[in-house]
Amino acid sequence: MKHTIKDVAKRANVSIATVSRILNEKDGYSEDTKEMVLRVIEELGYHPNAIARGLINNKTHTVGVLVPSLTGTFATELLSGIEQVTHEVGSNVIVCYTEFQGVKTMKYLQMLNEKRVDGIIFISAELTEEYYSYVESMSIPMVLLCSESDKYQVPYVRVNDRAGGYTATKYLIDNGHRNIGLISGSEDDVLTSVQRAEGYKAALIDHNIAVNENNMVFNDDFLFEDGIQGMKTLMERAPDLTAVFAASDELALGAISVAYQYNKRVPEDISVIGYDNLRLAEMSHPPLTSVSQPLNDMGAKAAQMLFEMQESKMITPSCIMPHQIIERKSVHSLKDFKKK
Amino acid sequence: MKHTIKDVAKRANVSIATVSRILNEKDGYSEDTKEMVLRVIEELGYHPNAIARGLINNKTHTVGVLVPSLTGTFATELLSGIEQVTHEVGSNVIVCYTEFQGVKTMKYLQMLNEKRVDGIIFISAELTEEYYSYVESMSIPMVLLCSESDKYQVPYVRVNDRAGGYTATKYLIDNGHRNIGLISGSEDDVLTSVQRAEGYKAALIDHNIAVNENNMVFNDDFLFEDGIQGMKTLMERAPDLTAVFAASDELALGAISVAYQYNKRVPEDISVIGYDNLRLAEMSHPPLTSVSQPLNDMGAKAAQMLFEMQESKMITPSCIMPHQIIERKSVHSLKDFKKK
DNA sequence: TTGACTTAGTTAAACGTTTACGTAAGTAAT
DNA sequence: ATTACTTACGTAAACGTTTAACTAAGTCAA
Repeated sequence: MKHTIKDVAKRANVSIATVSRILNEKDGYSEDTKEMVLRVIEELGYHPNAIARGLINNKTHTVGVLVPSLTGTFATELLSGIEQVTHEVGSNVIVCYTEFQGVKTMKYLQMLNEKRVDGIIFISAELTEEYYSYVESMSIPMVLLCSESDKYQVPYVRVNDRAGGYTATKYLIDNGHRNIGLISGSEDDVLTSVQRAEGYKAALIDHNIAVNENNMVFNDDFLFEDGIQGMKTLMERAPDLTAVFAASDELALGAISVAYQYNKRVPEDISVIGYDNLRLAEMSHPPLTSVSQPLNDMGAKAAQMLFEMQESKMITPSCIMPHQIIERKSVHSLKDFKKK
Repeated sequence: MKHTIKDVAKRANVSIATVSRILNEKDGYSEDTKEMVLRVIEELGYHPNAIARGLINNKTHTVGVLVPSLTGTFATELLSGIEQVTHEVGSNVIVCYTEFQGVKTMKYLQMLNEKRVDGIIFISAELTEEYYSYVESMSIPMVLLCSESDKYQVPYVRVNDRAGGYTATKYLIDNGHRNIGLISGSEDDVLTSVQRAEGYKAALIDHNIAVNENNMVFNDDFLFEDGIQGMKTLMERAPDLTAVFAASDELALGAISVAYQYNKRVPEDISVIGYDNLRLAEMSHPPLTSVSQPLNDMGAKAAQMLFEMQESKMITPSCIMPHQIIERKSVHSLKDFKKK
């Protein structure tokens, strides 16, 4: 039931070379034979074997994406952006859930190597020496998504998290808040969590507000549970906060839920701004004001860069995507009219 | 920099056949040569070319997963279940976001065909004649996930949505509610939306509550926006409801948000139960009581079945996964003590 | 009429594996 | 000493393509 190029050739009374050329739109055949061959292909329902093609062309039209365990929407949006442009150029994506584990990551890299993927996208993970040199030895392009590396010359696409943190905090300040808390992810996560915190501090300083360590809390991760923990300690340590910048939407929702527990109304008693603008931001109560990362576009961009590098064999410049505040109902203005 | 089996053979002073046999753990070589070859492999950093292997073995260790555009968490959980067991058996998954489009789906099927994947998982989509016969002609196993087909003998894994709807509704009844609304997805979605509604009706009838069409609303989809729409019309048509069964968590959150708009407290004035038990259920305010589908397990099961079928060449029995109510805070009991 | 080009093909090697088959050396039994 | 088996390999075909190199026929100009 499965036909090969030979079957087509035999049935059309030509050589397999001719069939191949027709398939690949090279020249060396008449209109007539082309039509004939095409008809036979149609009749047989023949589809070329991508494996055989891959073997000889050294190109598999497949890219690998390494995804650590991210919260649902986040990963899906990035992935669907990647998948979309990958599909447009006629390739496919192999997903690998690394769960932040180094061993798993290396195992996946090996599989991707054996499968001879044309490129690799690393999502949101630190590029270790081990990973880098392995991919380097595969000599295929890679790009980092929601991450970056200063050690290695690997192009990345992300938003400027420091700037994002700054914008979020400034937004709160512009709304009249001066007593602003911070809930962020891990203090070890220099790439993201710490960056956002830096932006927070910078905004305070630029507006002559003292940075108070008591108002800042770091957690294990960016998750809801962390938000709960974080907000609890914040409520103890700094009960007179009027606003908090949560470095992820999940953190923000966690914070809001403990605010309720402490009988504080959001946003009347305490304002909360999130980060990521995931789908759940609009579904929360109150709807969450959040710093939006264009995740879908970022995924798409990363894929584009990958294919660009395949073409050009050169390193594509990195890309900082714009962020944006999506105003909803979780921030209360302490002024009659906003500044600016 | 990229070595082949020939390089290994040459360097170890054996034939490629021997290397191959060692790699595949067949016999026909001495302990000594094995050690030698293994050492050379290590030295060269050789990894077998899966493409070449695929060509001759007619097995690619790759499965395709067709995902319609599902809300983030839903898709991610299924996918990660699938990916996990796929990885365990040494295969990879190619994801295809079909966005519910027939043309795109067919295009993907062709790509998967050309890439000679070993199996296909269809998520949550109706299996049309076209899809079915195409995959049939590829003669590889397929399984349906969160879906089923009565036309074709294709194994599936899903929960019994009718039963799920029944359980949810019964839960409300057991909590003393008799005036219960329904917000579901599309009326055309016979596989899921309608099933849950049927379960709802059955539970009412079994408890001697009249089914009232006014208390039921169908929407375009299972999304937040649909929940808002649905709840609005429900509030108009049936203002004296004390509880509503929303056929998805997003619908439930939409419903809750309009409840707030109408100044109804949840759950004191109106109880809401959701379906899916996505991550956002625990993060909502109030935390959402929901019918849980073991999505991760379902994905894993589907993948297991796929590999089982590859082995056995037979059709594996379908699998109905258990559902379960996860009690949180969005349902209020109207009785002093619960029945049962 | 010849030579130079062009057109429309064919043949066969190559891609990197696996594996059926062949074989030479060693061992065991008679 | 011969036969029969076993062990430890090597040889070469095969998987389904692409493509470089070749060829035969036709066209055109001088």
